[in-house]
Amino acid sequence: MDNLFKALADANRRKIIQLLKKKDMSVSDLLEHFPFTQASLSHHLDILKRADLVMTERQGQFIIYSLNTSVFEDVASIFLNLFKYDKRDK
Amino acid sequence: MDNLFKALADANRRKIIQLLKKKDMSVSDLLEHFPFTQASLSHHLDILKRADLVMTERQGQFIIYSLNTSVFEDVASIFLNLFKYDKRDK
DNA sequence: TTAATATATAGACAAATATCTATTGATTGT
DNA sequence: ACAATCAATAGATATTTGTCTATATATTAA
Repeated sequence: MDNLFKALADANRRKIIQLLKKKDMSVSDLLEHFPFTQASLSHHLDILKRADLVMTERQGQFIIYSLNTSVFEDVASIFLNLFKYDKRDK
Repeated sequence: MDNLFKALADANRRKIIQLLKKKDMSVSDLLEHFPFTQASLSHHLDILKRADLVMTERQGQFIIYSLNTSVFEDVASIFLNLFKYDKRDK
């Protein structure tokens, strides 16, 4: 839960999510979209993975990252709940 | 946008939001729910305010904090959009 | 006007985070 | 088996963040 929000707190990681929404990608594919090093990207991917936002699958030399869609549904409901708000009394 | 996610990255600030969902509160009211100092709370409130998540209104000596409900609707849609995901192809 | 209360701000400090370089581990192709 | 490529890890460093104490500002009450 805390992992989730921390993971989303970084703009680069949110961009990774946007990229993975379009298609699954390897680390080197993703790297082309960022100015930092492969080690840094690996670190960001690790954080997304610990938050359960992404999954990995090896394909030969490559590790293919994809969104963890089942968790995405949970995430959507977490946010909806956080921001659900009845303008009662006031 | 970045302010929003950064604001939500801290568990104490998320708790402040939950408290304000129940009722509007002054700083000293809120302070009773946390172990840290008034200065620290003020800092968290400032971050929530910069993220446009809360509003303030003075009532005598007190500053009453409340959720910025109009922005909350935007926030909900931001999250829905971020996590909207059609399991196309795959 | 002075004292008390409520909140914000300034400045210091420690912990967490993002980044880098260098290296390691895993897989493939020759 | 060896070299090349892809990704993860280790360790160092700089920046950001959360917290504190001390102080300033605003309002109310006496």
